[in-house]
Amino acid sequence: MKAAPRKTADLSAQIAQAIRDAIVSGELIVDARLPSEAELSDQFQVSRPTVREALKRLAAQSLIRTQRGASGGAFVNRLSFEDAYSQQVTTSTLLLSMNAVSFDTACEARYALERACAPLSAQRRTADQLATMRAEIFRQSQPGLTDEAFCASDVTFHRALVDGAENPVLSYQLAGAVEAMQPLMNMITFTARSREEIITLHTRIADALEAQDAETVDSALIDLEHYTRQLAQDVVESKRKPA
Amino acid sequence: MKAAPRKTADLSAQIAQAIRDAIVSGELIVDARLPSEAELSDQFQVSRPTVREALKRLAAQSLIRTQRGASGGAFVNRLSFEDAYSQQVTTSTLLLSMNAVSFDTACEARYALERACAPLSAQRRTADQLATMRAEIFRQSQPGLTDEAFCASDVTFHRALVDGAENPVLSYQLAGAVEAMQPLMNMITFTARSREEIITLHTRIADALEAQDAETVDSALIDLEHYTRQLAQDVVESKRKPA
DNA sequence: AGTTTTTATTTGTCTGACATTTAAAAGTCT
DNA sequence: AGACTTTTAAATGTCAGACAAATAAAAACT
Repeated sequence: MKAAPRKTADLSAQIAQAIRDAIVSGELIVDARLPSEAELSDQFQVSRPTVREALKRLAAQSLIRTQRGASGGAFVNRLSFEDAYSQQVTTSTLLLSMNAVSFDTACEARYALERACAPLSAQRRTADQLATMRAEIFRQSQPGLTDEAFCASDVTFHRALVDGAENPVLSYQLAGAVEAMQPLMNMITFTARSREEIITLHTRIADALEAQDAETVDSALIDLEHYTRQLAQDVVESKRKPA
Repeated sequence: MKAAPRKTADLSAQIAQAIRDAIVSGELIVDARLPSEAELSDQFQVSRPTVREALKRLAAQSLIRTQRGASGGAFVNRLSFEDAYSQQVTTSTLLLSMNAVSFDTACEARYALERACAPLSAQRRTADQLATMRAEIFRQSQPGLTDEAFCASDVTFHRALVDGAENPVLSYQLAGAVEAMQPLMNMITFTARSREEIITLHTRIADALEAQDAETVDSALIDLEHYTRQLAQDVVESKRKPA
């Protein structure tokens, strides 16, 4: 019978895992309809609230969707890149904020990954993506822009760079790395001078991408990484020695 | 407090979002205790089962943990890298299997990201990580190894390479890209000849990492990517023209 | 003081019910 | 027959109340 269950987890967690396994293994395919809550209660020998808790767990991961009414029920959801993006961003953001990840570590990861996209972006970037980048550079040059808006624009710029690789898997993986940095970047106060420097580098990147010059993009990204880390360093030091 | 009902979503989803926002915004910090289910029912003016469904949604994302008994309750969870890994892997795997992502696209993303780690790994890899890689290479050379076991060993090898960068953020981001490839790799039948080729390249990578020779690691990874894509290509063609 | 017992609190689960949504079946009129 | 309306059945969403089980703190008892 029950051969020593390692950890007596909640029933709802067990059931959720069983269904999750069925989905991952392909036993339940996309758009397949799960048995009704009443049927699942029977199958798993638990009450309907317990089944519902299990289903909500899966819904939270976008693995299923539910529909009311006759011929309604729970259906295996096609996990979209969009859904995965937002989960990835939420998870990455919390991961950084909760684990005291240093600015340098996060920054290193982000730029390493971004540089991985650069050669592909140089090859494939569309006119649309270039236009987005130019628009963001322009926005960044507007005086009176708050630091937060500047950071948000920075994220949009870099996402356009990443999307330029025209590889949805890369875009998905990078979404977390790029967006999760934003809260960390928001700690920095950008002077007019430092904004100017960043805009110069952004322009260099956009120009190089337009010219399909992968090497210049790479070197500009390296410079940008160093400059960003320097800025963060200055913030730390100015806090230690408040002028 | 009272979140305006944006769109007619489930109450449990609304409540989950409200709490999630409180966590992400820092209003609820790590290890903070949420109000009891009864209190939440009062605050949100819903029944306890509905509150519970909301909490299970959050538990599914590892945002909270629950404890029974007096002075128990739901606590904000410190999202660990480990938790995030496994979620990342599950999501990435499903994303690839459900969206008809081509082998080439996934492969390109994976090797682009892995190459981003290579220079850092060459600098920082520990003796332990090198040993892991050597051990996996040895395992891969064992005759009688199933294709699945070969792939699993391949994943372990590459994860050691990624971990060599000694950057937890990178390891986390890469976990999805590397592991999610495994089901796709499993479609390939590895001949003795192709295994030999892969092992040669793995050895080249391990040697170069030991010698801290980033450039050779990079070129070996490029070769490995090309070879892997060639193998996949052959599988496709042999299916079109069954011998 | 140290140990045991009690108690209160909180989550986990169950039963049963009603509300709401929705598609299909049944009915009605032209 | 065909188009429209009404009814019905099935399913999820929500609620109320209850009991079980775990657990820590308080109380009682050596």
